[in-house]
Amino acid sequence: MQYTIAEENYIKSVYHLQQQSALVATNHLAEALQTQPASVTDMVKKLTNKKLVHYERYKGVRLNAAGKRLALQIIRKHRLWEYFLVNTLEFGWDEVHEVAEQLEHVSSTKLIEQLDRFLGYPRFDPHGDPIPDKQGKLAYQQRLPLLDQPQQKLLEITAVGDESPALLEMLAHHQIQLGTRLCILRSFNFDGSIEISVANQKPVTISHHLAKTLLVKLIEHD
Amino acid sequence: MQYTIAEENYIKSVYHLQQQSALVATNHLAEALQTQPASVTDMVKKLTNKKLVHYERYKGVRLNAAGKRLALQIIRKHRLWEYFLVNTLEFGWDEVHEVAEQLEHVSSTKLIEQLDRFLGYPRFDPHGDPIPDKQGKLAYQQRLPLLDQPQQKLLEITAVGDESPALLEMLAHHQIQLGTRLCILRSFNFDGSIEISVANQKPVTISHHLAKTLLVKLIEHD
DNA sequence: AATAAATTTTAGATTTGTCTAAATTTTATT
DNA sequence: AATAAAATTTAGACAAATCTAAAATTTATT
Repeated sequence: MQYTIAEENYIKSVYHLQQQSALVATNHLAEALQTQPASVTDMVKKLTNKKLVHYERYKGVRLNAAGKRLALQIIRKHRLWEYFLVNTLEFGWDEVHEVAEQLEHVSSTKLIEQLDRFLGYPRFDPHGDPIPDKQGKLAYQQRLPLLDQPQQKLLEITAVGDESPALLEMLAHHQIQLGTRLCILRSFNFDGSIEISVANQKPVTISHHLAKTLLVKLIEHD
Repeated sequence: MQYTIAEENYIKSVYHLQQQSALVATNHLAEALQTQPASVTDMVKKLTNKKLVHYERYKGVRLNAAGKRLALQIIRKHRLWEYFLVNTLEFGWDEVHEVAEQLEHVSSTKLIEQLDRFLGYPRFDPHGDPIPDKQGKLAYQQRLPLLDQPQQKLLEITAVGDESPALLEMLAHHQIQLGTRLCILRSFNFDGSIEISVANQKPVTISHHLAKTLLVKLIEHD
């Protein structure tokens, strides 16, 4: 069976909203999809008939196994295309989302498998989000806010908390990318900023806001 | 302004059918788009309101300048994606059409320009059809049926008349591709087959049908 | 030129996804 | 526990793209 673009977008939104609350509220979906609550109710009923979600009137909606499988397929396509746009077509981070939103609805198993192969089976997209594999499996890696990490430990940037051009500009300025290693030297109580050393270079100070947006993993020392 | 997928498909079909007859009949469009004549009449009226076609009741439809521009943009996208699928993702010829039909409707100027650049600004798609450039200009090259060509002249395959897996298999067998050079040695009246020498190798005989399907240009001898 | 055949259009319906406004149910507040 | 507020659903409508059946127009044939 094939699903419409609208249906795919609903399934994807339910998946994302489910990460925060097991049951997704009609208003939350409407907000995420930029539509009216009444439209959400209608569509949720259709998705129920198609056996993709479990739904109880006035309670909320959640994906069933088939819905989860579909959501992961769509997310796989979205993130593979984002990786392609950034790494092959040299898009900036901040330019990929809208285009990937369209590409994710192109339906061809061979297309996605060949794209995956061409890209070298990447496991994380340009924002550090995991790319589901063919079976829907997600690679795991820590994504802890840099802000909360201990000093003097070796850390590596694994993901970023938003996709704005402003953040991209900021990171380019500090020469920080996914995979960049750094360590926290000290933190300042005055404004919550922290001093870090990027790739063992001379120390720089970054704002509380930036340190909250960058996500890292702890690297074991040898 | 943005157009719907249905609108784009109509514009593309009108463009192709116009190559054969200046005015496109409702029934021809319906046939090409696998839909009912009544649906065509409805849509043609919409396209008239949107100032993409010129239309007279009971007479037929043709693209105006804006329609032609749009058609060439869509065809550009279609053929660039076909080139990508074959040359980058290693699709077979015969597998690309359906996927390109979907990809051609993805709307992003940057996407197409970067794709074009990545592919090295190809001027012909995998079937030998010209890829319109950014301005909608088409490169020209001869596409004469191999069947009708004089003997002993150096010829080069420029295009193929269909996209079937059967033809692809046939060409692989004879080691013929776009760009392959050959020359006609003689022709047989019995069944209309011809004897050719591919890339100066030992002669082979090909059927009338195949010789009609392959399109060539004449190479000037030095 | 009259009539039959083919083509095309119109009229009215259907499906998908959306909307607004009103009604219902749940949750929060006094 | 009663009532107000918030959330959700229902009812009825609309636009896009399609359909079938009937009417109109053009083209072909006798």
